[in-house]
Amino acid sequence: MNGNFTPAGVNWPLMSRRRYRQNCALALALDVVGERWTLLLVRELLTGPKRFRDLLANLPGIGTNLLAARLKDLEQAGLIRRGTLPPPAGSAVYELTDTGSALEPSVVALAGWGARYAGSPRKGYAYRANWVAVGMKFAFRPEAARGVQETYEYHIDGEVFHVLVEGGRCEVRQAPAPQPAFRLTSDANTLLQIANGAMPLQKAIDSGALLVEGSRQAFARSLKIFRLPVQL
Amino acid sequence: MNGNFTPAGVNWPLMSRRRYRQNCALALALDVVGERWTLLLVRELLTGPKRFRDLLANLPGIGTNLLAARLKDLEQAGLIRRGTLPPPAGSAVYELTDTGSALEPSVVALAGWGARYAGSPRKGYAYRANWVAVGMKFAFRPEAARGVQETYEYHIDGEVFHVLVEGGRCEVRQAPAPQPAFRLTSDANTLLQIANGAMPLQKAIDSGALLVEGSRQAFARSLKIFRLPVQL
DNA sequence: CGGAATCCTCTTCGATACTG
DNA sequence: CAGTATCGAAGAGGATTCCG
Repeated sequence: MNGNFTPAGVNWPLMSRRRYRQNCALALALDVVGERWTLLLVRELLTGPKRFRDLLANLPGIGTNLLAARLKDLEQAGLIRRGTLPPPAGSAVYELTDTGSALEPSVVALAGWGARYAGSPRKGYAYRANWVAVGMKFAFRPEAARGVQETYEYHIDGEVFHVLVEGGRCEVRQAPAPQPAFRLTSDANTLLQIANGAMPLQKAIDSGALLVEGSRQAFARSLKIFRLPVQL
Repeated sequence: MNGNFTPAGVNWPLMSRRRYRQNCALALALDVVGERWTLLLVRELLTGPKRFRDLLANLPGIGTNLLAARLKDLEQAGLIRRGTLPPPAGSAVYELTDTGSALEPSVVALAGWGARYAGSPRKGYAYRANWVAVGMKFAFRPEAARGVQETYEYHIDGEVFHVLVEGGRCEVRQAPAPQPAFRLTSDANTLLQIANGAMPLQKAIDSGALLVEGSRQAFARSLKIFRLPVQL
């Protein structure tokens, strides 16, 4: 049934997107980021610029056409921009603009609410180390981070990200850190069990399921800065 | 014909509902509330229990079948429950459970982000006084509400809601207040213009577009408690 | 009044194939 | 590698009808 001639609405260019048509801040927000995959796409970009194929790999099931469409829409809406990674990489990437980054509190709040469903990892559900980042943002306690300025590096299932704590804020990037105060190595399952309180941290360390290299003091600090298990 | 939501891990046969299938708190949250209309439905219930027809009236365009389906899904997911209003009303209503109410921070955060698009009211877009409620939650400043315990009543375009400030928190209900400190009467357009700074408050009062009855002191307090215009 | 059910059309999604 | 093109399937939207 393609190639259909629009009966009456031909004059509306690109206005075929569904909108709520409500003068309400929430509805207007959802008009922009309420479609399927959009907020997950923002989640990916919250940990730094990403290439098309990286996004595709971290959004299993999206399909190339839909990803391309979302990227185009978000670019037009001013939430993301196309950029180029500094040499020697030089890859074409997508990154959040200020407007897009401003979605972080919303994403973190939603993830905080959804944490109640993340208690036990579901079979057949995908997992990426990157996705812990949003959880760490939620677990972050600014008052415990006063005066702390250091970087922690995490290796989960072979993927790497780091957290920069500085000035009472924290940033998460999907990349190795220059000089991390410690390096934590573990796997998704162990981490989830610790996060929801199903396994004591010490037990994971004793069994070798979780390894910490570097400053033990910094690691102890990090446990105060990121509250575990996550409170709902 | 709607698939039921199963909180415990369940294999994927017969799943008619789309899910992201990601072990990520954000994705799991969106599996529950990410579908079209769902968060707007939660928004409606955040100001108190509502009947089917009230919801239908405040969600123009949803259609009875879709509203019924969403209500059923949310009830099974444990976000809402069917209730009965106390006598003499006795109507069958829907209300949020604790799990559903826990979405408030997420809804408020998203509305706060969407406020940047609400600057100028759009022609042809619907408006309900009720929708100001979410905005007021965002504009609420707890530190300015310390020690204040009073109720404000707002009449917008003939609709009524009130705000209860107490213990450093605020609640918004779509109902008249017992003994409001003041009663504000205005229309949607005037309010939007004031909220985004397009019109000074005093000018609206002078022109009669905005009427305040009752305690002027309480009104002055309320302006400190709810920051206007909304900062992004 | 508060839905549930049906029918039909349109849009969006998801998967795969294809191209610069 | 970064997307387009295509097409079947699922979801959304609107109207209407029926029921208790």
